[in-house]
This record gives sequence, structure tokens and C-alpha cells, in this order.
Amino acid sequence: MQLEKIVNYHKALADPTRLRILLLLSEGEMNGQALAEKLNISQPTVTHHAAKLREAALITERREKNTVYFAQNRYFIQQHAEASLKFIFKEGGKEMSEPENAQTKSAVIRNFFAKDGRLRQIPAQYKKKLIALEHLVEQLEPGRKYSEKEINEFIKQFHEDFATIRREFIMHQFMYREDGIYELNPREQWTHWENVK
Amino acid sequence: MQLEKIVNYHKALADPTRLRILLLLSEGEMNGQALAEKLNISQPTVTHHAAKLREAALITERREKNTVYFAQNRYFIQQHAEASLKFIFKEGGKEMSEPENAQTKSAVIRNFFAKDGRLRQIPAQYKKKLIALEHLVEQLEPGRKYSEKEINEFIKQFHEDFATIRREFIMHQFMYREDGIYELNPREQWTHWENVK
DNA sequence: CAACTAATTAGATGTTTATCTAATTTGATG
DNA sequence: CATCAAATTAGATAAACATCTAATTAGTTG
Repeated sequence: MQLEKIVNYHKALADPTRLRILLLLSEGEMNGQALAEKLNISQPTVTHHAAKLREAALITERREKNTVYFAQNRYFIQQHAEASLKFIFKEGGKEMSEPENAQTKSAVIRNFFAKDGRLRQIPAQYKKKLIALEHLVEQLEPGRKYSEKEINEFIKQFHEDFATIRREFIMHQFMYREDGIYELNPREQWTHWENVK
Repeated sequence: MQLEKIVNYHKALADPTRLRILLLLSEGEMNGQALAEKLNISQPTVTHHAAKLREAALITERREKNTVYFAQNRYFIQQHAEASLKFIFKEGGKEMSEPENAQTKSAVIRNFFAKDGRLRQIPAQYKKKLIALEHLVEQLEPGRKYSEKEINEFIKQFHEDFATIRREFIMHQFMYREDGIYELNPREQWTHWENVK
């Protein structure tokens, strides 16, 4: 449900300790112990808050040996802030209808992809960008594990800026990365399916 | 303290009932009883939540006879959302130095405004947008009250999308609106002066 | 002022949650 | 496999909070 998500976003930010964690992370990633020390709290407390922040998708984690590095997920922080305002101001009611949606989709693909299938440019507008990204990931094999090099090669077929696009794949949850291995996420996790449902 | 304010903002929004109140108010003002009925909660509960929302300046109240009408305070809701993101992303620390600032400013004006004074396009980048907006509002008379129509006419001299720009004027605290009457805010309230101080 | 209506305050109750210490798990490394 | 380091889980405690009913206040109107 829409409402619940927004509540959780604000709950996540409605605590001074968590805000201070995010503030520290604005300078770069940090591991649990470092946070505990900086904030003068116990490690379990950090774990507790990290869990809340993770649930709301406000941070990302990266495991190296046995230490976990936390980082801001700027993208989702911003995304949720926006969604929240839209909700309160009720600018969410007037969504595209399904057919209109499908129409937009093919229009975007026509406009942004060349005949040979290459992506002319990355759309700046949010929804269009998602459509373009989706069009790309649909050409990956579900379940297959890709190395970073393979992903780069794949993207380069369509666009020279593979680094940006690879990052967007992760950011919008089209793919999941662990230890340099990339894998397609199930469709239900793709970012804009949230919007549509 | 900065932190505390932001926490309170998110606490205010971190409750489903309060969000639903705001949602109802997005359609216009409402009194306590009506809210209680719509939401299926007791009147004291409404009072309780109204107090929280009022503390965070997210609603305004108007008393008529013995009934109190609540309304969204869209302006502050947006303002706090913005402040919150700025805080988390720490866009308060690394400011431009004054001379650099002045230089950037005239460069932005040169680039975004045509010879005849019209705004070619609204800058997408945050700081540049602020500079452009400031340049516009500087041409309004301090202390004078403008009707919405007058504001629209004023903006149309510079750019066709008066609705967006009018909204930005409010959003960034260049102007204050009440009952359709617009007035310039004192310079100290303009958004980016916060950053500079 | 009596009666009415809407709102607020008081006080009670149950739930959520931030934090701690102690115990356990995870992963790496001698 | 024993040890070490970092993180997590379990469990306890205290504070914060959402909600209710009952009592009170504020304001209006016959």
C-alpha cells in the first residue's frame, strides 16, 4: 500500500540517531563500528538503525571481509521525498491509464532508440528513462549471472556510457549486484512497477 | 537546533492517521468533527494529531464560531522536505565563496537571460535556478501586494511558464502567499541566503 | 443564563520503539 | 581447528505515543 510506504519512509527519518547516521554517510561510506564510535552508541544499536534505514531503502550495504560498509542511497531518499509530497498534495491520482502507458512506452522506444537498436541518448525525464532502461534489461537473460565485464559489453552494444547505465540498472533495481556478479531482478522488483500497481 | 526540527517534521508525517488527515485536507479545509467522522476516529484523537501537525507547521487553523477549520500548509510542508534533503545531503557545508558567488551569478544571468531580458529557459541545476529566480524577483516591488493575475502577468514578461515559476517563487520563499495575495518576502528569507549565512 | 455544539484536556491503556548487555553468528586468518 | 574481529540476534527496560472515554472549556444562540 502506498500510505504504508510513505509512513515507513518518514519513520525512518524520524529519529535523531538515524539522521546523524545519514549525515555521517553523506561524507562517504562507513562501517558499523566507526558509526558506533562517532555517535557514541553501541554496535547493536547501529545494527538496529541500519535495519530500519535499509528497510526504507535509504542506505545500501557492501560487505568486505567481515565488515559491512554503509552508504547513503541518495537516489531513493530523494525519490521517497518526492513521492511523499506528491501523495500529500494528491498529485498521484492522475496516473496514466494502461493503454496510454503502453502507447507512451512504444513512443519512447521509437524516439530514443535508433534503427540499429542503439540508444541515442539517455532520457532525462524520469519515466522515460525508466522505459528505456527497461527496454535494455529485457534483453538480458533472467537467472543468468553476469560478470561486470559482461554487463559492460552488453551495454556497450547500445550506448557508450556503460558506467552510467550499469549504475542505473542497480539504482532502479533492475539488477542486483553482489561481489561483482550481476543478476537480473524479478520483474516485480523493477522500480516503476511500484508506480503502476 | 537544526536536527531537532527535521526530526519533528518527519515524526509529524510518520503516522498513517496524520497522513490521511493531510490527504483529506488536500481537497480543501475541514473541521475537526468532519475529520473524525471521515477517518473513523474520536474527536480527541483528531485534536491530538492536529496538535502534532500544527507544531510542525504543516497545517494552519482558522476559527469560525466554535468550529475550527484545518488546512494544509503546503508551503511549509514543501519547505521542510527541501530542508530535510539539504541536511541529509549536507548541501549546507560547501558553499561558494563570496567573489566566486558574484561571478557565477552574472555568468548565469548572461547565459540564461536573453538580451531583451527574457528567460531563455529555467535552469535545471539547483543553484543556477535560484540565481535566475532571484534575478526575477528583484524586479518586484518590496512591500507591494500583488494579485495572482498580476504575478502571472509579471512573470509572462520573462517566460511563458508562469505557473511553474510562480510556484518556485513560493517554494523557495522568495514570496509569501495568503488568500491569493502575493507579497515579496524580505531578502533574509530567500532560500539561498540560508546557505550563505 | 440555559442549552447546545464543537473542541480541548485529563487520565488510562496497550503498542511501538530506542537502547543496552549478553550470547551467537559470520567470515577471515594464523 | 582455534582465534580474532565485526556484525547480528535475543531479551530486557524505559520512554514515547496513538487511541479511547469521561470531564471540562469555549463560544453561540434562544
